[in-house]
Amino acid sequence: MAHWLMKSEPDVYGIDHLEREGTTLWDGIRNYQARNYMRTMAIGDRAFFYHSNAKPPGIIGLMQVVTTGLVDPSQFDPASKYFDRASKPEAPRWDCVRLGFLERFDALLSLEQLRQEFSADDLPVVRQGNRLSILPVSEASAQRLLALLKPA
DNA sequence: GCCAACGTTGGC
DNA sequence: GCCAACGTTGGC
Repeated sequence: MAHWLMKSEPDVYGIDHLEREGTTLWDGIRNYQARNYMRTMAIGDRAFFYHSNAKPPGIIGLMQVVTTGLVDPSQFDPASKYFDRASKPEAPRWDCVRLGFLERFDALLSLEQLRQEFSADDLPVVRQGNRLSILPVSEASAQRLLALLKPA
């Protein structure tokens, strides 16, 4: 079971939305590297929910991969901001996964705290200017994160 | 294939 | 609003 970090803006889709809905299609990914990471996800993988463009930004919850290898429907929807006219139904360019809510942590682990605890090598999200919305988290870093988020 | 221009993400 | 980082596009 691998661990990931996935960003979303709470004003657009935050942990509150996911807790209410139970599961969600993680659509709208339009970056090849992020897409390729999604393609390597397996059912049961866990993902830290990171609130980006928030005050403050940081990790707020935990999710589980429920379904993999789904075609992202928004690429074919002209009304969607994620519409991609170059993508054809017979050869979809973008795909996505379905994620399920696991838990919301008692306190947000802020980016500032993450920078105190981790180097950019251990947790790339702390690197200045990191724009990738999906990042792998090493097993060692995942365990340290869980220890910080769920003190005994 | 190179590179300049441009666009997007996201912290501050 | 500014800026760092970096991906994408298009001319050549």
